Amino acid sequence: MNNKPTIHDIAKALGIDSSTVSRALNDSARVTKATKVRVLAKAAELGYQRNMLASNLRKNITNTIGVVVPRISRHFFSSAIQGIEETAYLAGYNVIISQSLEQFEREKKLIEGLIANRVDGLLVSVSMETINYEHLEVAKNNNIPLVFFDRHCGISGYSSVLVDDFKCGFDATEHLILKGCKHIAHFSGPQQLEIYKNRFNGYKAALAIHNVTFKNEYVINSRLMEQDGYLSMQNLLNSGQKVDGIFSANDVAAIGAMKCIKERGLKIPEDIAIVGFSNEPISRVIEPSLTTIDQSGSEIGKTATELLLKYISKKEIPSEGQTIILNSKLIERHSSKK
Amino acid sequence: MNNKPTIHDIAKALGIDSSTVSRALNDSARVTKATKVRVLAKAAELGYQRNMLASNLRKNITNTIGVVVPRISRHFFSSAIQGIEETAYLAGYNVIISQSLEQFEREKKLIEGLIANRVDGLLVSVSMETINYEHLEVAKNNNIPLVFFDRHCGISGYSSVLVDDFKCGFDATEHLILKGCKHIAHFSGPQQLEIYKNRFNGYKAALAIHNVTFKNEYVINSRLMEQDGYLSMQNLLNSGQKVDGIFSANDVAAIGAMKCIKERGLKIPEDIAIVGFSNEPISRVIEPSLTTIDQSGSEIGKTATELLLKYISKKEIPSEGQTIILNSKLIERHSSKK
DNA sequence: CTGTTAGCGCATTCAC
DNA sequence: GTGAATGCGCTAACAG
Repeated sequence: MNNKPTIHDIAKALGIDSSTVSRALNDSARVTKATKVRVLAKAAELGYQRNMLASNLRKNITNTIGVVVPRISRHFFSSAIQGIEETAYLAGYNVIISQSLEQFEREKKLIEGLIANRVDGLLVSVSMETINYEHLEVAKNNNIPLVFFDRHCGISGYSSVLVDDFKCGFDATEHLILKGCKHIAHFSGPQQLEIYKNRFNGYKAALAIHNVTFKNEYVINSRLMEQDGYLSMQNLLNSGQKVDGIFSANDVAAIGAMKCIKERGLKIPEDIAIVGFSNEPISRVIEPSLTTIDQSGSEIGKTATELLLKYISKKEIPSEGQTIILNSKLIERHSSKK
Repeated sequence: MNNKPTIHDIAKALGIDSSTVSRALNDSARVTKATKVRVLAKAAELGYQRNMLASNLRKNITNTIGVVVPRISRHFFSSAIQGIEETAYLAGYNVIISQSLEQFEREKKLIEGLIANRVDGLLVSVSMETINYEHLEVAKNNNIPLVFFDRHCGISGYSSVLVDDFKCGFDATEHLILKGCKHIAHFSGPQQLEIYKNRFNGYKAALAIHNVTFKNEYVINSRLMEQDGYLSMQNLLNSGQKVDGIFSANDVAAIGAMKCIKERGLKIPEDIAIVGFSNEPISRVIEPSLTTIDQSGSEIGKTATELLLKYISKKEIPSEGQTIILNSKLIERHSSKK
């Protein structure tokens, strides 16, 4: 029961050599059809299953890609993983998932662990704490291809699959302006992450083009948790500043802000309009007062995986790194303002 | 660069045997402290990393657990995976994730694949199509412990971590009755899955206890996708039957139903009250008209993983199988009805 | 405490 | 087309 049959068992049973069995099982061209049939039949009879561990050790590959995300249960990431898993499955790859929980140290350990497990490639969305990149060098030194998705860091030599964050920020802000907002705050995240920097730049650009004054007090940096959004909104309202629009750099903070706004008896979007990034389950709810920037997680996951698999199969990592930027679109679900 | 150092390299460099190096690296008690230090130093110097593949082959373990869920991006499952990953990480295990997409054939292949990859244990939430269980026998024959979570199937000899579905169904239905509903429909799923059967039984029990007539026409079976909920609701309304309450066996179908109800200009919960299972992002939205049964995915994932790890470390699978039932609670967010 | 020997199961040389 | 030998990198058994 516990001693599974090996190629030797089936070789012995057939009176041939294990190497022939191995070749037959791998459908080698240099094995006669007749023996292939016999081998396959015997394998089925014995309930043989290839020991991937041994096979992988020999071939020095694992057919596995490692994924590191900040938090699996965040909708954006779970749908990205959905796309990753699906694409990997079709290509015959397994997917090992791990989450950094936004902690740099954990991210580092996870990546080292995945490399020690000899994953064939790495898909990474960095944590908010990540400001140095030596742990990524390990991948490079080990010749393991790595593709960033969504969150990357501004260093060269790596490939990334991203959405056009500048455009997102621009569109979101412009949307608010066209709706009549004149005092638009921006909830942003850690500025070492390109996505937040770019969304912020988009925000500024839209203000500039439409001749709306940029005010530093309207930009609030946080880790963009729900609680952060709530508190940011609260501080903003308590400060006595006029605010009639919010562009939140993520969805969760937008929810926190909504909660605060509603508690004050204010109306969305009549009193304060909001644009946040998409969180599909929320946008599915009828009558959300949230206009969203839609980024398809599974699309990003799929694209990133395809790129990674290309590197893996070519056995070469482009030293320059390439960047793929996917489109996003603004989805307005509530248009009563102005 | 590509030929990574092995224990032999560091053995050679130190003029000792590779087995001593191996022992030192594993912190064996039978190696002098001095040599341990030398080995560790040399290992660091050479940038040595243990080849887990080889180690695993030798030890015939993988430190990996395999997870099969219907769909990763469903919030319940992604939060379950969150709990699984976190618990596994703390115990030093990797997690391979795969999704059946509710397809039996795919589920079968996935489980076989995971077993071929020699996972140490399996965590499974079966697909809606799963009606025979031979693919699970494979795990048993290979002596690989398997724990069901959330969705199990009514066969004995397996362990499961579940919520009390009967109670959920009962509570949900009773809640509607107490709110004044007299014509309560139930959206249910495939009856070979225990969870749906039990929720249905809870529904019937609550009706019986409160002397509300059970009507077969009020029970609609589907795969509980959003579209199913929408169509079920539509058919119900078109049929001309009186309906003032819905107990949906999952969250997604409840959303579909809500959409349909609102399109007709009806109000929730004034005209038709709804109870569905919890989908955290939705329940977080302010003023949802949905009362939910809260099941903590990460709690279930954590508990299931702990149980599985216990089996793995004890190297024995209880032939009887044990079942852990977690509590759920009804969360009312809107109480204007009656 | 350390070295020797022997595989884990498979895939790949090289002969023939 | 097939068999014999070799080793992927590591660990375990047995000596000493």
